[in-house]
Amino acid sequence: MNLESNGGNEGELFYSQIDNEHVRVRMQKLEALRAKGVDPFGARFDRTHLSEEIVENFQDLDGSVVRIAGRLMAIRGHGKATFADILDLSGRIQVYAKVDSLGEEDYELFTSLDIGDIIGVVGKVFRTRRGEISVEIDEFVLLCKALRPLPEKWHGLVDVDLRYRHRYLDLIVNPDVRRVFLQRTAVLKAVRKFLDSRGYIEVETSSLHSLPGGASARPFITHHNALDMDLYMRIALELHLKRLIVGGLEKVYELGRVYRNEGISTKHNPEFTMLELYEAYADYTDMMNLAEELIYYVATEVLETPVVTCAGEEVDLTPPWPRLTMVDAVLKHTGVDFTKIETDEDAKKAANSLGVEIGKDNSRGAVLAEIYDRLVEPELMVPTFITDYPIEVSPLARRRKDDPRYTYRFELIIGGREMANAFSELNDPIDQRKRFEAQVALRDMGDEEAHMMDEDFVLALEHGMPPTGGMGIGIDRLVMLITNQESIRDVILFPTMRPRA
RNA sequence: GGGUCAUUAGCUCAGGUGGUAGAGCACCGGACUUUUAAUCCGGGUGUCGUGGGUUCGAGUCCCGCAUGACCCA
Repeated sequence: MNLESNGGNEGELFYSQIDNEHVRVRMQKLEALRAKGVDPFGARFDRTHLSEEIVENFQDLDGSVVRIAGRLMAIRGHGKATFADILDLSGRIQVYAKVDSLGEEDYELFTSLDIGDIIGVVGKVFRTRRGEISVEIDEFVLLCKALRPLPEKWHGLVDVDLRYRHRYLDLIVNPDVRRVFLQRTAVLKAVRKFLDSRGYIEVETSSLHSLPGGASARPFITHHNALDMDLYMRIALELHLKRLIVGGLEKVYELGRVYRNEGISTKHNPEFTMLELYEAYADYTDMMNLAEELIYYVATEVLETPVVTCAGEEVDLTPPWPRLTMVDAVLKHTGVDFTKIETDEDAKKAANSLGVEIGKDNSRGAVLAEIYDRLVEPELMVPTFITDYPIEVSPLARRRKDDPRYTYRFELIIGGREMANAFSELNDPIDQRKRFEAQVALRDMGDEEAHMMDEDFVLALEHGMPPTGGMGIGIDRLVMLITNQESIRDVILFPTMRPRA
């Protein structure tokens, strides 16, 4: 803790480990500062303003003294006067150091500072000859000496590998990255505000599950030592939230991290954030209306416009959005009419004629969903609700009364990406048990993503769950849409990476 | 899992056909009291991702490995 008491020894240790000239030079500067009695790692500093506040309120602040702090991003020396840029949370502001106002000793100290150092400044607000709002330094204090240089000032940090591994550097030098993550926070805030104002209760359920469920995905397995049992990281929030509906909480939501042991791509990270919400006495049409209003609200709240840019195209999120059944969507995009296909065999023939490969489940419904996934979904740019999913791929959704091959379910597609998944929840425990059994049969055939039997969940349903509408929204994909990012890694602060050799 | 490409200074990038490793920014020394990608003068700071191989000689050619990007499954 006390840096100065054993600084000498540590210094020697560092020197032997450091072969980089930049670090060596800065270590020497650090020792020189200590020798002069300057603490290179200063203590707290009272700020009066953020840089942005000074720029915005220049009329009122002109000539007055302010206290600001931040990281040195650029230094422009001119002999006996020096300009520097300081970056704080709100942005950059220029500071101006003059030997006349600082004195020889402090001015020399200031010019010896490096880009990347963090300082506190006390000074007067003024505007330069060139019109730049600046702070003329009366006093300054070194709050943290940086031992390594920042990436280049003009190009910033470009290498995506370095950007993700050293996100702090990315945030310092790439203003757009900072914008994206501040907007991500704004999205979460807007979602909560919207749902809270409508009487939804935010809850937190467990993320260590003895049985993974609520989605088709392979789980991560972990181990509890005291209980000597394996546990699964949750792959969805669904089954626990529905237990809360059984428990009478009626309108619940959770914004939570889920974990899926799958491949990594620009659309998939092993851990990601889901919004799931459930409302008793509602159904999937209520969820469609809610999705429209929620996403429209979030976009206008964060961007102040309902128009987002997606894959280079402008997309207007103003409701209402088109709704069409999966069968109609497949007919429209491929010409194949599933109302005329009755058997698994005919479905397979249709898939073959379209060049779509079929997975382990080759039932009529699963094939329909496969054709839709491959050929239709990527084409849906404007917000579109695809409804009436086949029962084979919807083990937790309520069966349609008018056609038991389909369910009261929809997915919302925006920009070719699945944004939400919702249905009228199955609350018949007898049917639910059968659905699980069908999933277990698929599992036995080698489908590792198929559901396991969840007796405890069926038991909950047996106590009675009101008819319920439920919806899941992928928050990362929503943030990608709002912030116009093509890769999920650009909306996750620390995406999963292999350790570097 | 398969294919293609990438990995060179702290960062951003050059390095035809194999012949002593380069630039800009950053950094170091000097000049400069309203600059802003400040400017001017001087200085190259490197395990060319890694391990083998071919060769008199490899950043460059061949093979393996690592990490990443893109496309496909």
